[in-house]
This record gives sequence, structure tokens and C-alpha cells, in this order.
Amino acid sequence: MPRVMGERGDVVPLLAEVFRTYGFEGASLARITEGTRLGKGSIYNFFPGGKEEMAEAVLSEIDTWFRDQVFQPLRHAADAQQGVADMFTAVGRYFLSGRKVCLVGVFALGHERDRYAVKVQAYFAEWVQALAAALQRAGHDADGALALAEDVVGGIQGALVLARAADEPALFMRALARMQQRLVPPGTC
Amino acid sequence: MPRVMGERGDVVPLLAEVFRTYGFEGASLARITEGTRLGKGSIYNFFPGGKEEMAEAVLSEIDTWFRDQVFQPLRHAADAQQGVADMFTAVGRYFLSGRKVCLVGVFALGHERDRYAVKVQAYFAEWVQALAAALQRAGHDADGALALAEDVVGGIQGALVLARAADEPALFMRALARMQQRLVPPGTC
DNA sequence: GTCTATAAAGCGATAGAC
DNA sequence: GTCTATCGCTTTATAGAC
Repeated sequence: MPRVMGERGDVVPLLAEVFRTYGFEGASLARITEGTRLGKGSIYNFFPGGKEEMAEAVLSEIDTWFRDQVFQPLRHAADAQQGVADMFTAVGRYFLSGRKVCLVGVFALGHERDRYAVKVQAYFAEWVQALAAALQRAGHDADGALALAEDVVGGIQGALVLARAADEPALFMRALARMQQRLVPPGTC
Repeated sequence: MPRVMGERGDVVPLLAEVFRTYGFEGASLARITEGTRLGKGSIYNFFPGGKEEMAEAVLSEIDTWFRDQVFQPLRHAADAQQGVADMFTAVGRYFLSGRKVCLVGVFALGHERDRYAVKVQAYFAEWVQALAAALQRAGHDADGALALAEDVVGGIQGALVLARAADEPALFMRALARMQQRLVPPGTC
């Protein structure tokens, strides 16, 4: 059989884009078929569980990406300071310099939180924890590192809100730069 | 005719709650009638324009509340420092100490942003501007005040995301306290 | 694996009785 | 001003041809 086109994994990024654009309830099957260029039959062949399974797959892929590209580097970078800097670079790229929104954040604010509580909770908890560990290795005390990590992860989410509200992606990058500046001096004053 | 029950204005807060809980697309008329305890007939009597007009009314009420309770005090408080402190108090109360989400933030992240672009944009722009003005009156230079204002307004939105993701309202109040601490020393170091 | 056709339910909105 | 009944459309999901 000549596998004509993509596997299930190829569809997930397209699905993510649809969910990001319209939210879970707004992502109708009409919009999904349009965004994936796949018929309903194909979609349900890949995701027999329907929209719920699609969102689950999207969240899993996001989780994997952040674990590989952000959380693990934060935890295991030889130079903790550099690991934090790399996080800002990766995050700026991931959110397309402020033009892309965080789906987990969207789900967290909406009614979707209840259904995907575990994954939504784990995503932010792991991010804060990994960043706090890096900051501690860079010289901060435990309490200060945790507080700073919460500020930064929250600040990133808030900057995405503001950037999209103002339709001004540059606002996000400016906020990222300021947060990074706020972290670099561990013992300086 | 014995006016049995509420006027249009009494319905708006109930509508706001429904939109906050389910988002615009998720706020079906079934959920709206349940949340307002009004039949479809009554709803459409108050809001002939349907859901769109309902959301417009909700956004307008939010805008009015923040202008009266937050933006104007920030701009005209005799003591700018105290005006900023009052903002944190008002915001903490408004969002029920982190148990309530910001509808404008939800709309900003979602597809609703396009339809309500002007109001969403204006809400955050006015907030940042009013806070920056207060910070400048409190001793910050213009650029620093604007940057700090963006950090704080964004930080509030982000803290709401994190608090709801973790289902831990206290996280929001802790973030508020840290942001306030970051602002009070204008000339101290 | 991909499509079209279709079923059953829910949607926003309207009409008309009271 | 509030209700119930109903319209037409869209929704999710399934069935079956190819």
C-alpha cells in the first residue's frame, strides 16, 4: 500500500494551530478539516475519540516539546546561567516573537481547564520548578528562586496576553528582555 | 404594570460570569438562560443583538468599573504611591483573590479579539498608561515607568493564568504582593 | 486511508401567546 | 416582560463507497 500522505503525528501541529486560533469550543470540525486539509473521515480515522482526543494529542506534543527543549536544558545545563538564557531564546522562538499564543494558557483560563486539569497543571508546575532549580544553581536562595520563577513564567503568559491585545508582538519580546535582565545579576547590587 | 424583576443592567453581571466561565463560543444560550435564570424571550428582549450585544454590554461594564475604580484613582490620587497601593487592593478584590479570571484577557487570547479588538486594546492600553503615569509621579523616569507598568499589568494577567492552572488562588495574591514590593522603592537601593 | 452522505443533537434566533 | 414552540442552520459523529 503506497502510504499517500502523512501519519497521525503530522496532523497534530496543524490541529494545534486550529485550537490556538479558535479555542476548544470554537474549533469546529469544519475549521479542523479546513486547517488540516483532511476530510472528516480521515480525522476520525486518526482520532476515533473526536475533538477530545485531538486536544489531548496536541497537549501531549506541547508537553514533549517543552520538556525536551526547555525543561531538561534548564535542569541539566552545565552553566545554569546559560541555561536560563537559552530558555528565553527558545521561548521567544516558540511563540514566534509574540505572534503565537500559548494554548496551555488559553486552556487554563477557559472551561477546558477542568477536562485537562492534570496536563495544564503539570505544564506550568514543571516549568516553574525547572526554572527555579536553574536559578538556585545560579546562586539564588531557594525561596527567592521559586518566587522569581513564578514571576517569570507568569510574566511570559501575561506578556502574551498584552502583546495579542495590543496586536503588537514586539511588546512580548521587550518583556522577555526585561525579565532576562532582572535575572542575570544574582549577587550584584 | 408591576415591574416583576430586574432591568437590563441587573443581567449584565450574570452574563459576565457565564462568559468568564465558558468563553464566548462556549457560552451557549442554554448556559446563558441557566446563568441568568431568564428565558430566551427575556434575554432577547434586553439584547436584541443576541450574544454579540451581550458580550459588548459586559465589556462596557468592565471598562466602566475599571475606569472608575482603578484608572481614575491611579491618575488623580493626591498621593501617587498610595494610588498604586490602592490599585493592588482593588485588583485583588475584583479578581476574588485569584478565584476569578479576567474576561478581557480571555478575549484577548482567543478568536474574540478580532471582533472586540478596540475594547480589548483600549482596556489594557489605558491600564498601562494610567499606572505608568502614577509611577512617574512617584519618582520614576518616563521610560522606566512605562516598562514597569507593562510588567505589572502583564504580571497580573499571567498570575491569573498560573493561579487558575494550579487551581491555587493564593498564587495570585503572592504574585500581587511581590509586584507591589517591586514598585514601592522608587529611589531606594 | 480518504472521501461523501447522512443521522441525531444542539445551536442562535424568531414568533406569538399571555 | 416573560414564557413556550418552532424555524433553519450547524454541530459532532457515524456509515459505507471507493
